[in-house]
Amino acid sequence: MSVQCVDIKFKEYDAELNACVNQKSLRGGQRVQAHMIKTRYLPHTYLGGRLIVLYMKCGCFDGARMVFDEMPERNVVAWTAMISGFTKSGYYIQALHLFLQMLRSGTNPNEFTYATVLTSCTNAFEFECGREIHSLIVKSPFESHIYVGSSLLDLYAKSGKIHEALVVFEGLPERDVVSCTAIISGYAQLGLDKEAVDLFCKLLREGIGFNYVTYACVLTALSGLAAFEQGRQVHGHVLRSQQSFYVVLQNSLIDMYSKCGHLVYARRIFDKMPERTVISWNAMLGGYSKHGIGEAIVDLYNKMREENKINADSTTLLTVLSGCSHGGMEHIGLKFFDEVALKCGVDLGIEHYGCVVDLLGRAGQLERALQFIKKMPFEPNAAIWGSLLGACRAHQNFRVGKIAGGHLLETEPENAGNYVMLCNLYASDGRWDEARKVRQLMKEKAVMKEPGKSWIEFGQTLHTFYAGDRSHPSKEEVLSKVRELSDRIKAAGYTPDLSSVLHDVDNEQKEKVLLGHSEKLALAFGMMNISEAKPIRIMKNLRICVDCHSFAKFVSQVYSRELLIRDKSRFHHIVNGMCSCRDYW
DNA sequence: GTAGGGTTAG
Repeated sequence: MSVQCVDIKFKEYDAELNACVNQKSLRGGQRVQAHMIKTRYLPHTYLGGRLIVLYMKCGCFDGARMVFDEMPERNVVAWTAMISGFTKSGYYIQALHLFLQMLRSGTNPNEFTYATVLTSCTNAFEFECGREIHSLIVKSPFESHIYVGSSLLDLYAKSGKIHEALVVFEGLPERDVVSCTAIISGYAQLGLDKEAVDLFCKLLREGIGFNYVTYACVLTALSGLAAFEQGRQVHGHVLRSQQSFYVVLQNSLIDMYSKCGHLVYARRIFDKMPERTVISWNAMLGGYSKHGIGEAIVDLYNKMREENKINADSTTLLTVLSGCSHGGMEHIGLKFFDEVALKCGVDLGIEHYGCVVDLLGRAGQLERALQFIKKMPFEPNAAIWGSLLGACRAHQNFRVGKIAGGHLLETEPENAGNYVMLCNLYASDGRWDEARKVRQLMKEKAVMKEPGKSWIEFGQTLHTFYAGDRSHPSKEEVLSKVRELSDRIKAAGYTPDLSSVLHDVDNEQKEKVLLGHSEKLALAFGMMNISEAKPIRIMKNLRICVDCHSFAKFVSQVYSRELLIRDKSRFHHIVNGMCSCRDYW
């Protein structure tokens, strides 16, 4: 056979295989492969690479492996196609093993290999391995390659090393939409929402053209901040720039509006969606759950079942369960667990069982909750014991409370909040000796809790207050407004709940500490600045304390103001002295 | 030929 003949055949095979890859036609590819074998056309390294891509794309790992094993010589493309195939299908560890074999075989990785293998490290949480690969990359010229760099900065960001991610980002000779999105997403995923939004704004001013992934990331960050005005502006950008993958963006928008306390906007988007994914349903259900609107959750879940297009996943089940709990529908939630969640074939995690403990706790069935914990197929964690202890305090059950508290302090001895909860349980029954012992234990073992922080949107800006704050420009006016509110609501029956104060000081000092709580500062600021016709919307990083909750209820009643307070786990919608949480959170 | 970033829950 002449050289020319081989060339013509090669071109034909190449074109046919290329078409098969584009159409994802495994059968077509296998026909070409069979023909190549029949005509004894020696498998060319190049065509072998194409076949591997095709097999991998169709999820046929054995086929890809066979081609790979039978190749007379394996070049970097063949290795990379194999590694990439495993990575794209979620088999990260296999991808990493193959990469090691590649190094041992003496084949040098290229920028394609490094980009994909770093993704595998990130997704497999093999951050140390990623760091070692980074040191290999440093010796090659690929560190400043934009694909390798994006993958590398993503690895650092996802392992919590945002500073190192930033060093990689700033070392890139050029920036594009993916590298910029990776760093924004890095901030957002670490909860550094403000930093994510600031960087987004800066890059936007620099003229980077963003796409749907970037907008989804920044909307997540804005959800965290509950920055409604900015969220609305981003929504405008999204509409004007006619982004593709609009479902993903609509999902993010539903979440953003829900978490900003604007459920009506969220539902409007949901209702108009031409197509929905399970995330769309979960986001909308999550909105109702956080707002404690139990009936809406059940209605929406039923609608999802009736449409019969999308199956519930483990998040759906979790959201419905926690929604029933937040929405005061304990019995419906428990029935849902037994009749739906356990039977629908979806794998349940410890969080689902945690919701059941919460539901039983709210229903006052504490002995039953304890038995449930003993029988569940998971080792109980701090969240489970904490939930039970909280319920014991609300229902004044000391027997179960003591058991839950003991386990809680064993599981999570560093969390000061746990000691406070147990201490309060003892104090509410006048068991001062036991309360004092717990307090002593806390001094020895617990670390300082995260400082309380509340914020409120006014004039397109987020105004942030910390507990005992001295940093806000109008701190004096705000503090004197808090005192004014306190005096006025005391006349209507409010008494400060001094048990919420950790410090060992006299009652007068305790009251002073309470008046400095961040949510009271934010509330006073809202009362000073937000027009009476509008509800006051406040965000808090921790759970709202008992005293601030009661304070807010009295303010809503005495001043006829509608308040919407979002704490770490839910919304408290307070109108005329009543809260949507029914005083259980 | 082979490559990088994403949305819900906890």
